[in-house]
Amino acid sequence: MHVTMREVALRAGVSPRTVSNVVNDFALVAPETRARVRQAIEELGYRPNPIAKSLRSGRSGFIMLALPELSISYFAELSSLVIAEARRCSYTVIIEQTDGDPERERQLIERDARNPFVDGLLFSPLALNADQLRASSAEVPIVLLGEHGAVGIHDHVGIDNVGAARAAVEHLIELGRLRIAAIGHQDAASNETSQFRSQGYREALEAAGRRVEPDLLASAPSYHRDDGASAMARLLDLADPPDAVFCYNDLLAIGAMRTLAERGRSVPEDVAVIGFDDSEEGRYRSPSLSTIAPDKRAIAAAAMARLVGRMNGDDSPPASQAVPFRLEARESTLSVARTASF
Amino acid sequence: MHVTMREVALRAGVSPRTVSNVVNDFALVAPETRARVRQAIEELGYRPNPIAKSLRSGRSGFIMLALPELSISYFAELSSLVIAEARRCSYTVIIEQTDGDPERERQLIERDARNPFVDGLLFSPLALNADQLRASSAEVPIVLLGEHGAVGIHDHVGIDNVGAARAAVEHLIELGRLRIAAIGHQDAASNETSQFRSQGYREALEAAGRRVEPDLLASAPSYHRDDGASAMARLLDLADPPDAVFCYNDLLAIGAMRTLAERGRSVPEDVAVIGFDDSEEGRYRSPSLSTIAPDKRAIAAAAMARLVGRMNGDDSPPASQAVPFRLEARESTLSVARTASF
DNA sequence: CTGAAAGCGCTTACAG
DNA sequence: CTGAAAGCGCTTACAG
Repeated sequence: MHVTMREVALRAGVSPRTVSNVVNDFALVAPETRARVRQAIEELGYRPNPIAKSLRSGRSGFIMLALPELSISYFAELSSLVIAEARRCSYTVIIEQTDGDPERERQLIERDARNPFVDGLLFSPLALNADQLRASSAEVPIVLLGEHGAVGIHDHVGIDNVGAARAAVEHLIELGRLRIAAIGHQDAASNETSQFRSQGYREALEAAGRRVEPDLLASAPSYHRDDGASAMARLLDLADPPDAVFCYNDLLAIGAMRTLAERGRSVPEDVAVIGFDDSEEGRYRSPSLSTIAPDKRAIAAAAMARLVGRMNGDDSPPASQAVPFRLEARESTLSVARTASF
Repeated sequence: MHVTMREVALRAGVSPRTVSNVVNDFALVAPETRARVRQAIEELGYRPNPIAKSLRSGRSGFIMLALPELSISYFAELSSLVIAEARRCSYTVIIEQTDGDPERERQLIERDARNPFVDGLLFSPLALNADQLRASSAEVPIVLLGEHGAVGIHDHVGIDNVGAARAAVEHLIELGRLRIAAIGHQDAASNETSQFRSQGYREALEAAGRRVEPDLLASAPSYHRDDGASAMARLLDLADPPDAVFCYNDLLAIGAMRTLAERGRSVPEDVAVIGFDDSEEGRYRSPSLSTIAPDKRAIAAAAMARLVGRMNGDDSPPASQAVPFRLEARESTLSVARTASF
């Protein structure tokens, strides 16, 4: 159906081998041979068939980015950066959504990670824990995104979740808040991110000599806006409601703020709110949302660099790379006056 | 490197042909032959190589979704739906971001649409106009997303942009607003979406016997939050500022609302704001954002259905499919009291 | 119902 | 510097 390399070779009066050499900028092809081949390519409108190339070379030029959901803004923003970074490295990105479904996540490391169509896998697991991740029989390199306990088996790139959560809660403590709640806890031993953030929350409170009150640790089935809204509603219904809340992501925080607005509580006066992720959305709310800002660009860059290294044969032991984060204190925890320069 | 079909055939004592038949659920394979083959597959842990399959069959099972930017929430939400829908149709999605760059968009219809790796292309163009789109020498089916003038050459699925824009502005007129501005106009003849929305804006004003004031038609270089914020600032600096504004997408509206908050104007009392896209983000703001809500699920479903049809050989003439939209009147145009039931 | 054989369009040791 | 040839792992008319 297509013009083939053979036809180009025929027209240029050379062998396919030489055409291949020219197309791939290989070896020392005699300048005039190269010119002849180039012209034949031009005239025939030849385009190499990447599938045939993949079959022979064993590399497709595709990487898979697997994440819970693209409609969660953190993942959308991260994907955008990963795709741009991959492009820079001459890779094309296949996106897979797991919806945090354990079955789909298992398929990823068992099936997709052995699919010759993908040269590497960037995976942000939600449901699988360290042991399950460890069991992977992957044939392609995998770099995990986010923090996980799967140390020593796969590479991973992420921020220090415990430390970041601690920083968020310390910020609320420094502001003089007395009853600090958290939204986003999940019991399932599987979601390690939630575990780490809860741990940071506890550590910060304990370091300040505070009691951790189970009532104030609100769980959320998933990390969408409506989960935050209903969790906040439950917290407000407590006999002694919180005056500050640390949400495990920005969407939860935004849902919480919506509930606060509906109930006529003002932020930050009545309740200070801090999120996690530094989504664009939070930056533009009124009041703007204080948050933990992972360096997403650095995550995308480091993850791609690691993956590219692996795909090129680097077989050093799996490593964890911690990427920096910042605390972005904005209007939802500070008084409006203090950030008037926004 | 992998277990091959040939090895399975050897072990099962059949020819590769038969293994292929079993793997693809083809033809009438004798039950016991099938069982033998199945067992050999099991024992050897055989997995068909999809690249080899693609090379022979000419189909990869991949479609490409090309859009301006994943960090624009409308596209993130739409992508999420497209990926889910594609999965249902047994296709995997490759995502490409164009950043609205004409060169990249041209590459898409000239290079990617001839790449055997993709079976079909779902494309949301931003920079190319009808004529440029028409010039495509695609070898795979293309379905355009959004409304475009490229009627008759490619399929497309979208909402009636002119009608939707008109509905948004009529809504503001009905609320008694007198100076209605618009944010998002673009001069470049290329971005047809902007043209259509400006046209709807004008039509609504003219139908109500109003003058269209050039000062009130604010342009935006792109459709991000900060573009909306600065456009709103310019409008407020007018000698006679608007009391309502129709933004060409939700992000612009959210930027505009941020500026209004900073300048101490209340929404909707001082200025009513309506957006376009119905992003989750707008729904959760306070005040919640009135908007035009395209049926995104229907867009994703219709576009995939069309594309799948084409990939399966449907060669009926290119068609335009209009998907319904709703006007979502929320707090940013109505008084808060009226939507207390939120 | 199943086999032998060709071929999808490339790449790559092996020669020269 | 370039050619002839094998082969990546499948599918698919062609036979039987």
